[in-house]
Amino acid sequence: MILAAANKASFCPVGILNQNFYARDSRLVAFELIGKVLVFKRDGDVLCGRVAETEAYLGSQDPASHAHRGMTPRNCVMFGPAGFSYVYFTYGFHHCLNVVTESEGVAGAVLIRAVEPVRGIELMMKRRGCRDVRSLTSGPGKLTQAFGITVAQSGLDLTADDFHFEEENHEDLKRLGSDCPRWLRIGVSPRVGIREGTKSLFRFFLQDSPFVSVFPKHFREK
DNA sequence: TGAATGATCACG
DNA sequence: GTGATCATTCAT
Repeated sequence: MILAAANKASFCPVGILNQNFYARDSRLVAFELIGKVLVFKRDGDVLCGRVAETEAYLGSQDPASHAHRGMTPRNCVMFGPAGFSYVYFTYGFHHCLNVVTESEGVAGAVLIRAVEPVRGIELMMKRRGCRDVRSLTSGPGKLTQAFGITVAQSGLDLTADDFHFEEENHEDLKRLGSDCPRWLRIGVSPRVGIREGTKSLFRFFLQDSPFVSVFPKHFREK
């Protein structure tokens, strides 16, 4: 299933995405986050990546969600107000970055699974111990390692100047040598890395992008 | 395909 | 407290 979406702003006119953007259905937020730019500033370093892959997670009705069995100490941020970060540690190795969605009291989040490195690539390479740009941030654990994001960044306001998502600026991207399509081709597929809830098409990704994590074989085109 | 590695949560 | 289970990554 392939959908096309206008690259121009449809909800937030310009700049940093605000709480109203996130306080909606997780699937809609996950879809619209594709193509937006993740910005994380710390210690004078500015890291940017264009979102290439997301997954939506719901509440009690979603067996794959951390919030499936109600509120716990770990997932309580998912029940809070939208537009805050939810970072968790998993498999003893990796951190995963989420954005809280839905209205306050309703659990929901969008997992950021992959971005296209846009700015701060040298620092990302240093942290990842890897020179291949395509491997820097093409996975939820990879991108948090490249950006230096850990559970210390959980529960933060994602409308802040130093940690947010924003509309992509075509002129900035062009100056940095990144591709700037007028239209985004967005693919939809089941979520990956989960045991249940695999029938739901809650994964969204930039079609034809070399910066996505994986491409489910049964959904591969051609 | 499996190993690495540690937090979390449902048990009782 | 205990043990199964991970919204993963990398090397084999």
